[in-house]
This record gives sequence, C-alpha cells and structure tokens, in this order.
Amino acid sequence: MREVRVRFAPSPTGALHIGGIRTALYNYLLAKKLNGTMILRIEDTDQTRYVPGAEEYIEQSLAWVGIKIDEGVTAGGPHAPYRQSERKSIYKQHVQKLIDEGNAYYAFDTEEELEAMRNRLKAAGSSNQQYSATTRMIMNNSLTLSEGETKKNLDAGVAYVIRLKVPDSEEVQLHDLIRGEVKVHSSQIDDKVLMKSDGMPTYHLANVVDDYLMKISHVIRGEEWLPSAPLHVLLYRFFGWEKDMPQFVHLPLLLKPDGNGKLSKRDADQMGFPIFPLTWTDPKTNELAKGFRESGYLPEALINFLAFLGWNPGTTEEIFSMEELAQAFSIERIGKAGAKFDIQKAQWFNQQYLKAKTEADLAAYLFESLQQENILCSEEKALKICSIMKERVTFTQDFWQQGKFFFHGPTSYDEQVIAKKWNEDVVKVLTLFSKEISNTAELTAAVAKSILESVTNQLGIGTGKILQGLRVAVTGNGSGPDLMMTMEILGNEEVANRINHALSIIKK
RNA sequence: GGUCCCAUCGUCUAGGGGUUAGGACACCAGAUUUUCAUUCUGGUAACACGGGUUCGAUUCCCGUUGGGACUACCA
Repeated sequence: MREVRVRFAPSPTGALHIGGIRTALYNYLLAKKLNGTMILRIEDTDQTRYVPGAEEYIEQSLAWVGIKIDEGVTAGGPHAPYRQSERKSIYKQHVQKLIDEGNAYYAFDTEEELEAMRNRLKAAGSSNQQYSATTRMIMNNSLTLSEGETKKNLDAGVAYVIRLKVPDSEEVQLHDLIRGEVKVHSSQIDDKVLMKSDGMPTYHLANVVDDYLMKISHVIRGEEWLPSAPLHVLLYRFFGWEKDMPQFVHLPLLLKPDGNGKLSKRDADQMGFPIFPLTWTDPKTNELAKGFRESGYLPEALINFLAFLGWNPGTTEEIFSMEELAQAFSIERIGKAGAKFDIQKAQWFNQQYLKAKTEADLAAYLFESLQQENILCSEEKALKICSIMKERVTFTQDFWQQGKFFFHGPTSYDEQVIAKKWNEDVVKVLTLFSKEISNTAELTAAVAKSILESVTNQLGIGTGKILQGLRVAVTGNGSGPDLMMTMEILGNEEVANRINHALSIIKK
C-alpha cells in the first residue's frame, strides 16, 4: 500500500471557517492513524482575494486545535514551495504539455464576448451556457484561429487564458471512498480555464499538479468539490498520471442549525455562536468576529465535537482525545449526509472537558480573566474557587463571569429573591449570624454551618427559610456554588461586612 | 433550469430483510442537592412518500418528493 500523504489546502482569503477545521481534522486523523504525512498547502492563486494575515491565522488556528503540520510553508519539506503563488513556473510548464498535446488551447475572448455568448444561449433556451464542445468553435480561440493568427495574438501580448479541451462525448467516472462510483458525462463539463490571464493557474490545474507532485494519496475535501472532481480526473488522464491519481474523499457539508444550507458566518452571528477558531479582525472592514477560543471553548472539546459531525466510531463512547480519535478513525465510518451544526452539543462537550480538568488547570483560566480585570488573587483562593465551581461551568471564562462576587461585594441584589425571600426572619438571623461569625477565629465551611444552625435554632427559624436571603446578602445572587464554602473563601470579616451592608441597604 | 450528491427522533447518529428501531444532545418529570448547577432515574420523540423484489421491508431496487452542492479568468 502506498504511503499516506494528505493535504489541507485552504486559500488565505480570510479567517478559517470551522468547516475548514473539520476538513483539516479528518485529513490529520487519517494521516495519524496510518502513519502518514500531513501537508499544509496555501492556495493563494487569486491575488484579488488575498487577505494579509490570513495565512498566519490558518497556521495559528491549526496549532491551537492541535493539528500538527508535517510539511508546509513554515514546516518546510521536500516539495517546497508550499505556497501556490510561488509555483507559477511549475504550472506553466505543465499546462504547456497539455497545449502541445492538443488537450488545452488558448482563448482570447473578452469578458463581453463571454457574456454575449451566455446570453445568446440563454435566449435560445439552452439548458447550459457553458464554454464547451458545443460552443468553443464559435469563440475566439486557438481552435478557431489559424496557427499564424494565434501566434500573432500571443506575440502582440493579447490577453488570453488557457482552457481545457474537454472531450465531447464520454462518461467520466471516478471512485469516491464515501460515495462510491460517480459518473458524469463530459458534455456536462465545460472547458474550464486552467491558466488565468494574469498567468496564475486556477484551482483545478494547481490542485491536480500539486497533488501529483506532492505525492498525495488521499484528497479529502468538502463535498462542494464533487461536481468538479470528474474534471480533475480528466486532467490526471491528460497528464498521464492516472495510475498515481489520489483517492477521492468528499466530505458531507456542515449545515445551518435551523433551516437548510451551508453553515455561514451570518448564521453564527445571528444565533450568537462563533464560527471561527480564533478571533479574527477583518483587515479591510475592521469587523471583529469572536473565535471559539475567545468564547471559552477548549480546543480538545471543539475537536471532539467536530469529529463527530459526520463521523462516529460505531460505539456509544463519545469522549475522545485526539489520540483516541486517530486510533478509532476510518473513512468507511464517515457519513454521507450533511450535518447540521448544533452548538448545544458543542457546549456539552466543552462542559465535559472542563469538568475533567484539574483545579490547577482551571485556575489558569480564572487567572487569565483576573489579569484582564487587574485583580490579584492567591493561588490558594483561585484553586478553592475553581473546585467549587467546576461542576457548574460551561466555558473557561465562567469562573470569572459567575464568580465575580468572590472579588467584589455585591453592587446590586437579585430583585426576585429579595421580593420572595427577604423578610423579618432573614433580618433577624443575619443580624445575629453576622455578629457571631465576627467573633470566630476562622470561618471554615463547617464552622459557618454550625454557627448558622445554632443561630436558627436559637431563634426558632428554619434554616431553609433564610438560606436564600443569606446568599443574596453575601453574593447578590439567587443561586451559586455551595454557600458555606463560598463564605469560607470570603472569610469571616468580609462575610460580616457584606451582611451588614445588605442589612443596611435592603429594606423590608 | 441543468449536472451531481443526499434522506432513521427537534439535532448528531447506531442499526439492518424478521429488533420493544439503540445511544448522545436538547426537552419534560421525579430523586438527590435546604438554592441553582452537577449527579441519578424515568419519559416524550424517528425509519419522507409511492411502487416493486420477497413469506416478510425501515433495511435491497426504481420512481416521487424534499434538501443540498456545483453551474466564474473564486477556491
């Protein structure tokens, strides 16, 4: 069996979409499972769409989720350069072979002429308005021009593109590892532009040439490429590379959570979830798009979630590390149908991973937030906070978001709780409790509990009746982590102060 | 419009000629937690439709419907 070499080949036109991460992931998992090589190739042949910073963004994103690149622009490798814009001469040389053998031709048509051709066909009721076997002989190209005229045009520097001369009548077949045999009649394939007038190749040419030269064994890419795969097969044939043609694997698409269609940034914005791995600022519009990382997702949770969108191990286990995914992975178990993006499941995965972390790991996230807020905190306190909160968080920033009261006294009190639970009894209990704990050396959770019990017993009031009141006085909230532990972390002085403050402010 | 791809609970999916069609998320209910969350238990919920093939199809075949992708000198 041949050496497994896969490639992830994004184009640097902006932030890398989450679907791209999944494509990269499946490539990576196959490589890892079969001891293969993962290649990152930058497909930057459209200079009009080039976005500065996008390439760095791609590398950083892959690094963040834990996809390691064996060969690529920064990793280097035997098939450098890995940036297509730097391989122009290679494509030129190859496309020349196609021309020499009559499988490609020069076309001089202007945009207006192409437009006119399409309109004419449309008006005539034609079902497809392509530049193809049926139309190429009425266009302005080296097939209709004499050799001399063509040469004259070329010498005079008339703008031209190079088109593939697709055979007019034959069935082009390919084998896709997910979908089986896919057949397309060549009359449905148009004479695709291979080389643009600026001398850059199009995707079709560059992709086939590079995959061959880089000895790619499996082309794993999104389903949107399936319709042009037969064209690529034709190219492999014309180049005489059919026996080295990679295996095709067209992945099901990631769909919108509601309704139908391909998942887009718009959907994500509307439904309030990220679609990019890392936060991205568009250099042109300055528009900011929050990433999964900045939204509090763990890379391992995101990967686990993504892996299961279109693939499953065939068992009921769901929590898989990257290693485990690679071991379990197989192309046969990839589904065919598109998968709707369910952010709730992603949140569940995140919660699972967060819960599995050590307190020390979690404290790092808390410290990250605290640093942004310029708040100092002892290691010991942070550890304690994380330990009582880890069961209740979904995102990394929740330790701070839901635990602000550990660092600031309440500035407001939950109104509903006040309305429902704040009463004479609460005031009585809190007044006495505050006094009692002030006289305590150290307010551990156990001490707090026993003092509270003795106070309520003394006053003949049920503890359950006043607990909500105590919580709202201390934290401002109606719910939260274990209250006794919370008070231990805060310390008797702080708790007493907060209670006294609440008693003086809240009237009933 | 044309070409190609796809179709099991709301969502991700397992399954496969005879099953009580399984799991997970979400949702609902109960228990635990003197709150909330966690945890536990239980529940609601699916084979798009029509023809074949077959003793028997949700499963295999065909069609219909529905959805998606592609249809650029973008990838």
